[in-house]
Amino acid sequence: MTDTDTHHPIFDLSADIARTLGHAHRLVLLNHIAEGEKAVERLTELTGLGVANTSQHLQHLKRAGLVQTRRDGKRMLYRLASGPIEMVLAALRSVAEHNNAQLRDLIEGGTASSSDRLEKISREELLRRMREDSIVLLDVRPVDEFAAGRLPGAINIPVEELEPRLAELPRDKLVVAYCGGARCVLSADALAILHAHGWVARRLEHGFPDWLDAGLGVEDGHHSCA
Amino acid sequence: MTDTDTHHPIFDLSADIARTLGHAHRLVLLNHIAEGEKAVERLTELTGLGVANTSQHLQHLKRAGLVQTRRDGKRMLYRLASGPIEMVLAALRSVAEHNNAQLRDLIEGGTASSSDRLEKISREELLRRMREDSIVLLDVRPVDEFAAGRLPGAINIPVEELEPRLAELPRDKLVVAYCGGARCVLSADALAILHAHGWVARRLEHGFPDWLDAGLGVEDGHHSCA
DNA sequence: CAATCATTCAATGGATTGATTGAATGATTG
DNA sequence: CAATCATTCAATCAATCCATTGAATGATTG
Repeated sequence: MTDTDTHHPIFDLSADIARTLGHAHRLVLLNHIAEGEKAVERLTELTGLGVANTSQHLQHLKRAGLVQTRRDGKRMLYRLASGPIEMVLAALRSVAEHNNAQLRDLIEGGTASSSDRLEKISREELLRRMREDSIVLLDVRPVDEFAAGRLPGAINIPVEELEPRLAELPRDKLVVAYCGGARCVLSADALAILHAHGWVARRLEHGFPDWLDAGLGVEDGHHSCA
Repeated sequence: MTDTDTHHPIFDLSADIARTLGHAHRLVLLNHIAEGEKAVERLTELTGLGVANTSQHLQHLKRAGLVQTRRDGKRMLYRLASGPIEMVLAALRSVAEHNNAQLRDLIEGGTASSSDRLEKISREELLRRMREDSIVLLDVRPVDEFAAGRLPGAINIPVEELEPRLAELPRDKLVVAYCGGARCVLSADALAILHAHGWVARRLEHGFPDWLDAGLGVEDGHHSCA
């Protein structure tokens, strides 16, 4: 029995793809690209990586067939390849969140249920509770994005400033965090911080862009609100 | 701006998981485990890997939270962890198939449409065409599994014997291959062989176990049929 | 066409990974 | 409790991966 297993090429292909996804920088890049076609330079800004390094990771993604490129003048634009790639990203993330939640439950001994901790809130519920004024809406995006447009009544604390500024948030209301979109992790991050300090918090299911798409009102840069 | 990007732990977690999936052996192991709890020894038989090697890969999977273990006497049984893991596997595979199909289209210049090449056939269509006798049903599982139960009228050629035994298949009918379940790749593999030699072939969408679940008839070990 | 900008290539060194070997552990059997 | 079986651990070497550097390419501008 020399060849108990002549194993199937689909596994090698899948493994290639998984290995390509197996590096945080590439995942970050992919997630940025998934939000829209972007040039290399822009991606270096967004990630803080070196140019050559970014380029190499991008080419790795390209070899694996996860992104495609197109030239625009001297820029090279990267976009997501067609196909079920976003599904993989979403699935990966949900496994990671799931495992992470389980881990924390084990450590903390379950002061709150794990489902509670990760729970999302739908637009409908958000609207209802906004009318009731029973929530605080927290925009955790960077200041400039907040200035460009925000959900009505939201207050802005970028996630990296959240911990020191927790005092600005009321303890007697549900905090609903949101950020740049379904793929944005800022709000998930914010939730972790909030929960760690005893706040009751959830995150908006679909983020800011989807709110726009749904044709619901926003505040623009001229109102001042926070 | 020293820290353009303090990047989010979820990406590291996801990358860990992806890296764990980034090896064909581990994917093969996971897929076997996904079909049911299995001991290490059984997995070594199924994969043809060394024992220590298998064990290490399994522990890698365990560290990543993708599988869980339980002891049964002197055996250690591995099972899939709870959560959306099967989603990731499915998504990964579908991306791999997608990319692979595109690749072949580019190479072969599209002698047949890619969708045709990968196309699955539903139970409904299968039943209809079985009544018409316009198809050949091909069971590509190992002989022993075939002996334990099969779809009515199926003939059995294990996939590793398929190429030399192609003459047994009629050229004037659609060949419908099936194997052990939605996750089983044998039939996809068979399709590749068949297509490469000019057969017209598809694979059954859901495999043998789902056929059982659907309450449709089977032949058991006592009938002889091929 | 020289200068510049955006991106890629090539080469280096340090770190991680994977297969193999042989020994160690844990559970069962007589 | 000695023997056996299933699994894991530890150590090794080769192969691969990643960040960095500096040079090369390709497209645009004056």
